[in-house]
Formats: sequence, structure tokens, C-alpha cells
Amino acid sequence: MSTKSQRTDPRILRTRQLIRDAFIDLLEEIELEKITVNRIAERATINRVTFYLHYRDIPDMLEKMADDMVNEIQAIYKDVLDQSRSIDPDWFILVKMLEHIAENSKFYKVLLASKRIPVFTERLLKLMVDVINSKIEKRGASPSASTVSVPKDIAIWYGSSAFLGTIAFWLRNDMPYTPLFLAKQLSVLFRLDQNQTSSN
Amino acid sequence: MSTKSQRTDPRILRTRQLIRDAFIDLLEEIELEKITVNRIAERATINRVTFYLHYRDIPDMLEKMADDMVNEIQAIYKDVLDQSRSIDPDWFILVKMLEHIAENSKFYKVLLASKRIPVFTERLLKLMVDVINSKIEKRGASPSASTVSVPKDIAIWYGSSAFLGTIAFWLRNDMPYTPLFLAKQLSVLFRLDQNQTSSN
DNA sequence: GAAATTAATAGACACTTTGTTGTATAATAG
DNA sequence: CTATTATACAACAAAGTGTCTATTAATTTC
Repeated sequence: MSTKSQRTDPRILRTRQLIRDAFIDLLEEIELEKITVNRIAERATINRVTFYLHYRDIPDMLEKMADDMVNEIQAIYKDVLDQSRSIDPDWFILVKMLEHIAENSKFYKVLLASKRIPVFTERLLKLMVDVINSKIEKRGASPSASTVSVPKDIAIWYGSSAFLGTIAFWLRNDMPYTPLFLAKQLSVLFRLDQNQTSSN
Repeated sequence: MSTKSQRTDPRILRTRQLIRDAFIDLLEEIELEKITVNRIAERATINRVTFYLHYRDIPDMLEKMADDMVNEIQAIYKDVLDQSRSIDPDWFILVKMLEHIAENSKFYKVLLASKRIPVFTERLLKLMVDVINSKIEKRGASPSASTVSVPKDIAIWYGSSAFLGTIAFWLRNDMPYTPLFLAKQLSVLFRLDQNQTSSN
């Protein structure tokens, strides 16, 4: 956000990438608790002190990586909204998200599925809550509302957890369905939740 | 499982309880990463070495506590099945589970909702998968199956994640609904998932 | 292309945590 | 009461943490 120096120093980008790769690599092998700054530096072939030039400690590193993750996904989200050909079906944004996750599956699998690093799960869950919430509000008091009605907050809890959890299982099982197919199934399962959501 | 020594030494039970309470206490205040054996021993008013008499390290402690957790819940599950008055509605077991969680809400809230300690989430999720799986199989190819059909595994991923996630949100929001009410809502939301589950 | 700026390296430091050992003391069970 | 066993206490080496200072290397900027 500073006025000058638009581009960031390539050395910084390089080092951050090395750290990130080393961390994901290590996390595939050992538990998070056993991962030390020492090991990360060694694996990333950087000096241990250099790590501290970028992150305060490991939890701080996780948070910043989680920030990057949600920023990337939100960029995709805005992209879809901008070129909003309203012809797109409901699950179009879901396909885009799943495709992005599939493209970076090593990253997402280890952080959301294999080892479940809470920061990442939480950030993505929050994002899901927002998306579902806006979807429900867009529909408003659905005229096709069914007989039964579930409090809106419970429906959101249910739906967002279901989405994120299903994605985690999908990654864990090495993505046995295409993003398109899974998106359609999720859409089918979720639409029903909404149909019985009370509008208050 | 040993033939002799039915009762365990009260000193052991006392120490384990002290450790458990101290750990939950600390986890309410600070992040898991900052919790050391030192701090636990200090808070539990036991000697640090004593900790190592019970657990290899902190991850080992977490696993054993998670074992205890699933054992308690499975005991409830079997209890309900044993006195199986088949009059009980579908969500009866759910009410019992939610009541148990509500009774130990401090424990469950910190481990499943506030801080999300992966071991506990994983174990409970696995339990949910089993429960839902058996429910689906009991119904078999539901005669009232609806038009659409979702692969069984996706439905299980979806439902189990939704259940566990909803419970986590419920705890996080200090249980704004009674166990009975929430169980009914979950049952309503889930029954629909099943109705559109393909039987293969 | 040279000078100024910034990043990464290297060695060192005090400090905390870890996991283990040996001995002594207290509580429990038979 | 006696033997057993859990816990307390002190001490240890090893490893990790976070910070410092000086030095080298890469990059902007003009």
C-alpha cells in the first residue's frame, strides 16, 4: 500500500516460496508439532535467521499463508462476479473454486485434509459462511419454500461445514470426482437445505 | 485389559484428572503451540517428570484424551442400542450425544470449536461417518427415494461434516438451542440428504 | 554503470524446553 | 504391617528459540 516500490524484491518472493514449499514438504512427512524453524530453514536451504526476517514464528507464518490462501480464492470469486454473465448456473463459482483447489491440490490436501491445520480450515469455513449467507439472502423468502423450516443460522452452520468437509474428504481420497461433478452434487444437496430454511 | 488390578490406583486417576483439567484450562487461555509440559505440570501442581510417567509427550496426551472421548460417546451409543425400545425416533441417539456434549461443554468447546485440535475433530468425524453409514444401509434402497441421486460416499462426506460442523458452531455460540431442538433440526436437514442418496 | 538500498548469510548469545536419570518420600494394596 | 508403586526433587545433555552484530550479495535507482 506504500506509494513507491510497486514490485516486491524478487529475493523476498523467492525466499517466501522456498519457505512455503519446504513447509508443505515437511508437513507431508512429519507432524506440525515436530516442525521447527531449524528444519524449515534447512529444507528451504536458507539461513535460519532469514526465516525471522519474514515471520515472527511458525504460528505467524501459518496465519500469513492462510491470508494468502483466502486472498487467492476471493480473487477467483470476484473474477466470476465481474464477468457476471448471469447465465451461469448456481454452482459455477463452486466449479471455479474446486478447479483452483485441484490445481493446488498438494497444498490444500495437506493443510485441509491430511493434517488439518486449524487456521486454514477456519479461514475457508468463514469464507463458506459468507458465500452461503449471501446466497440465502439473494433468494430471500423463497416462494417455493417447503413445509418444514430450519433456523437460518443452523442451515448456514450445516451447509458451510458440509461444503468444507466434503472438499476435505474429496482431497483426502485423491479427488475421485471431477470438480464439475462434485460441484453439481454439492449444489443438489445444498439446494434442499435452503428450501427448508426459514427466512428469519 | 489385564486380568488383575480391576481398579486403577486413585493416585493415577487423580494425576490424570489434574493434567486434563490443567490442559483444558491452559487451552482456554493460550494457543496449543505455546502449551508446554512445563506449563501443564505447573498448572496441574504436579512435578514435570510425573507427566512423562503418563504420556510420552503432548501429542501422545492428545491422542489418549481423544481415545477417552470416543469411548465415552460410544458407551452412550451402545447404551441407547441396548435398551432399544424401537419406539425411539431417529434422532434419539443424537439428543443423547448432544446432551452429553452440553454437560461437558467446556471440554468440547475448547477442543472442537474454539481451538480446533485436529485429533479430536478427526475422531469424532470418523464416528459420525460410521453412524451415518449404518443409518443409510439400514434404510437400504429407500422406496421413497426421490428423483435425484447423489453417490453414497459424497452423501456421507456431506452429512458427517455437516453434523460435526454444526455441533462446533453450536458450541462456539454457547449453545443457543436445546439439544432436543438441534437434534430435530439436524434430523430434518439430514433426512433429505438420504432421500436423494443413490444406493450404490 | 556506479551508488545507495535492501536482503540474505554467518557466528554468537542467553534462554527455554525437552526427555532422561537416580534417589528419596508418600500413598496404596494385600 | 509390609511390599509395591506413584510421585517428588535435583540435575543433566541436547535441541530449539529469538535476538544481536557484522559481513556479503543482490536489487533498485538515478
